[in-house]
Amino acid sequence: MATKAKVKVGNPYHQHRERQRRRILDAAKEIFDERGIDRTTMAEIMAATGLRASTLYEYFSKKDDIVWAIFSDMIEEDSARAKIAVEGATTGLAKIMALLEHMADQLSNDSAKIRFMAQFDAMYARDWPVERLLTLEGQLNDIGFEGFKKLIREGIDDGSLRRGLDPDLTLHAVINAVIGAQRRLASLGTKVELEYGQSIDSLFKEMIRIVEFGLRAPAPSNKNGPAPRVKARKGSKGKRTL
Amino acid sequence: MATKAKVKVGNPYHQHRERQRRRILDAAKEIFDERGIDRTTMAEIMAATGLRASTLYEYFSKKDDIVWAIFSDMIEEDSARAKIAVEGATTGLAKIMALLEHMADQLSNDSAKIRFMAQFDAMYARDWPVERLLTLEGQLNDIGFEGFKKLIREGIDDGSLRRGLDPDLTLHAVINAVIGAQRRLASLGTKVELEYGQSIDSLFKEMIRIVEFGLRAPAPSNKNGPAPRVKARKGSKGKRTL
DNA sequence: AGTTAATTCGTATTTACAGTACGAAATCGA
DNA sequence: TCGATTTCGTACTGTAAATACGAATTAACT
Repeated sequence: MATKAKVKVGNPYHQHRERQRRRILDAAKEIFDERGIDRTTMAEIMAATGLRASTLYEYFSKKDDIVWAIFSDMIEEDSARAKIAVEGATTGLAKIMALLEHMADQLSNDSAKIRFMAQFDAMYARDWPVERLLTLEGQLNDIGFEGFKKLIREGIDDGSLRRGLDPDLTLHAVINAVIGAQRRLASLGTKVELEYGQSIDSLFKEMIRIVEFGLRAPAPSNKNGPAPRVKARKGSKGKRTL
Repeated sequence: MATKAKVKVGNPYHQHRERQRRRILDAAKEIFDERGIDRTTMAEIMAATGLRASTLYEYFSKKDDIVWAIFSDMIEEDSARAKIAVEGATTGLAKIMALLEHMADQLSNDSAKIRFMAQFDAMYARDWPVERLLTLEGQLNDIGFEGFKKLIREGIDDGSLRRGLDPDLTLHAVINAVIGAQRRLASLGTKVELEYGQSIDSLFKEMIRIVEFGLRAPAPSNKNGPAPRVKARKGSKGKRTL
């Protein structure tokens, strides 16, 4: 750790440093995807960037730092996109569906990123500070969980969403499931297609469709009628068997 | 030594070897879960088993071999259970739901296993021979994919399942999604609960419920109010016979 | 008992990789 | 040009994987 010193933002040197940092991150990202995070050696990253060990370590003092940096960048980058994707929609169901569509897009067009996330989750989740957990979900902060839940409540009231949904539970359950499915498909990649004869894209979209049907209220035809007001079955909080 | 069994050629020694193998595998499994597969060192496994490196390497010539052995064992062990779980049910929907319930059980009672699978997927998926891909899904071989699909088709015909489902697509989409969700929940573990205030169990079950609603045919035109809430819990008798 | 075969121990060694140290050389801005 | 900054080259430390092999131990069989 020679002189990390004070390099003021906007300085020529600082700019250069930023570019180098990006080069390293980009190269690493690619190698991680090809060989797997854990099997990637620093030597490979050095070769790919043309930097010497000593130089590389000026930027990242350990391999994990590179991994975390890539992860952070991805989160940030995605945050904006997710918000935009959801912006148009107005109802609760529509917003959720917009988000899911967005995730389908990611899966098709940015599968490397999803693969990375899958690896990251499995390997680093245990080290997470709890605040990071939300990842994609946390990215909705603009709309916010609360906003989302409110929309679900409205959706239930206006009859577009099934009665008996617990907004809190539903929201997390759906998003978690979809992220899980997305990452699994990305990880298994081509193998799924070979084995199932189904494209990743259509598998994911089918799942989305099923979820939509699962959330949507049964029949629009049905005019009110008190209909069993099913008490949202509160999740058995805190009482699990693990 | 309880069972001396038939004294066959090389048997006594072989038995001992088997026991040792298990000891190693069990110890490794535990450490993998505590520290993560990639961060676990051979030295730790040696300490836990009380074996020397030279001895350990007599059994597994590299760390990856241990990982693969654990994976294979799990698959095999689970195979039987999954089949049993599904046996009772008769209809397509019921069988699917039985399978999903089974997975909920796994998640509650065998979360370490699921966590391991999650890590394995993310880290080793790239090395899989394609035949291994199916894992859980392949375990249904007794019923068979084909059998499953047939049941779905029947379900559609007799009106218990939504029209317009493509059996092939639906089956894979659902199972894949549920596995993905299951593994994600297992990986994130307690953090989910802290952050969301929802138990893993209820999140997973809620997802299952949504899937069920997504697959089920819309409530029959009778005016009984929307979608009777049927829990697929036990035998899901009566109501949706088909 | 004693012989034999399988197993384990001890210990030493090789290889690979992570990460550090530091001065010389190159680069850049002024 | 000077001075700040980055990179290079190289040599070094430390840790862990994996192998080698003879000695010691244990179990099985007469």
